[in-house]
Amino acid sequence: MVANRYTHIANQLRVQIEQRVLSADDRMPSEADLMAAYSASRPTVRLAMEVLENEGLIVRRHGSGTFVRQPTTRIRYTNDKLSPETRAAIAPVMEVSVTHKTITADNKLCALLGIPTDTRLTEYVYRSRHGTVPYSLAHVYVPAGLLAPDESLKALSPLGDDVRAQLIASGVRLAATQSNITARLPTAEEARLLGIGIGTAVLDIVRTSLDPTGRVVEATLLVLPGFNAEATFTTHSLLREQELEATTR
Amino acid sequence: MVANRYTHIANQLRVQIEQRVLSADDRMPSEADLMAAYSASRPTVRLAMEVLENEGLIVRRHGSGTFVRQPTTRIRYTNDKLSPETRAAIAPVMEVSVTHKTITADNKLCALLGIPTDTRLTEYVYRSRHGTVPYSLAHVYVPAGLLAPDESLKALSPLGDDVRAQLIASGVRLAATQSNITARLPTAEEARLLGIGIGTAVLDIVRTSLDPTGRVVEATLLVLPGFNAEATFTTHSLLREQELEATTR
DNA sequence: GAGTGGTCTAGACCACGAG
DNA sequence: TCGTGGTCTAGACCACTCA
Repeated sequence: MVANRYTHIANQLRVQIEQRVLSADDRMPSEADLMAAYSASRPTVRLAMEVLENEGLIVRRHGSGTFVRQPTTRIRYTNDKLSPETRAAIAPVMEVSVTHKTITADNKLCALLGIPTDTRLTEYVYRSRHGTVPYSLAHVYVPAGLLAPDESLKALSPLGDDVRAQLIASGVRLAATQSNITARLPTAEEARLLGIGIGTAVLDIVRTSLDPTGRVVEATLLVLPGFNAEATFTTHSLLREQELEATTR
Repeated sequence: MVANRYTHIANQLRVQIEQRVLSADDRMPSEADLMAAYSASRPTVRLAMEVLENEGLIVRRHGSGTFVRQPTTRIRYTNDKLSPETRAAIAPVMEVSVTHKTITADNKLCALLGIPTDTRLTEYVYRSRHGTVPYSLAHVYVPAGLLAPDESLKALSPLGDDVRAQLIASGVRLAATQSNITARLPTAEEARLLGIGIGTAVLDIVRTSLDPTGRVVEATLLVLPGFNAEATFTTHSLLREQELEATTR
């Protein structure tokens, strides 16, 4: 019926999770249990678990076991920032930690920001959790001197949007924002920080903000679990825009 | 030095590919060869190959061997369509095939298009190749009757953009376009059609076009290999826009 | 038919986490 | 200390491709 043995096992376990036979934070049967239950070898059982891990249904913790993943609000990134709906939904349970330090730009950052090598930058690292579940990872870079770094540590936007807000408050004018989006697998470090497997697809968003002279005043690198994030952009045909508004009121 | 054995093997092979010790379309050593060369077991060697496959560096063909993947132009999706630069770059070598048929909308499509169940739709399937390498996969849906289906078969935009162009030519007015972007792993079918592994991240883009009354007149489902695609969106602060243009001239 | 990759089995040792 | 998942080995059978 099904091509692969491990797909068959994954399908059966998925049904149990979706039908709440196994509930959030429940412990899954151990790999040894599953080997016995399905008369399968360990690599086969582990392949099945990888499938579910990559769908965001389970979390595997070395040494303690495998657990049903707590569902969290899907992150929606809209028009270059966290959508207000997502922000409102996660506000009560979200925990955000921010650290910052001054670094020297490497080649990758220089190309991204359009700056000379060895330029000093302030790097902010945002990590957020929805309850106990890691949620998002953001690195924000601002040329040193544009912003007094201490002010932002009380900030709470999980995607680093408040750095932009502070820039504006500091008198920096933003003219354009560009978001570049790709899909890839996480690095080992990212997988660890986000609590996902190394085979789980992530949404990679690089956002740069330009001032009126075309200079990059802020760059943000976002990494979000693919099963829990989406980016949405809406473009209006300007000539038709008022017409649309008129008819939808 | 390196955490995993298979990561070590993958790193060494990657260097050989990047330094052109192994060139495009060259055959990689067989798994048996690699087992001997690295004194590793087959699962370990295969894990290393999966890493490279998921990075888009190699293609594995059951029965014939593993080959260095021919590099292709990176697909850039900008402001709800294929970027003109990408289109120009791929035009000389691109092959696009289109098929169409009339279908009955399932639940997923009904929700996407905001239409009643059992509505008739015209489905266009676009497949493109860059030379012999599969490049993109697009499904375009238009409510039956909006467009005479035969006209579009000569069309050649790999992402189905020409269906929209034909809608406009037919007198349908487009007011707004929304693109929804996620990262995920491909289905087995998608992996086969795109010539990628089942563990390769793909960029999933769902685009809907609305007419001035808010009705969905077209929906496109795009699936692109993550290692070869990116989506870019630029937003301008309208008040600053003329200022930006003035300073960049 | 020979060689390739796709899948599965059986068993081992290790690293980690919790009692 | 014990059970867990992480990694690796050795070997088998199968399906596919191509000469």
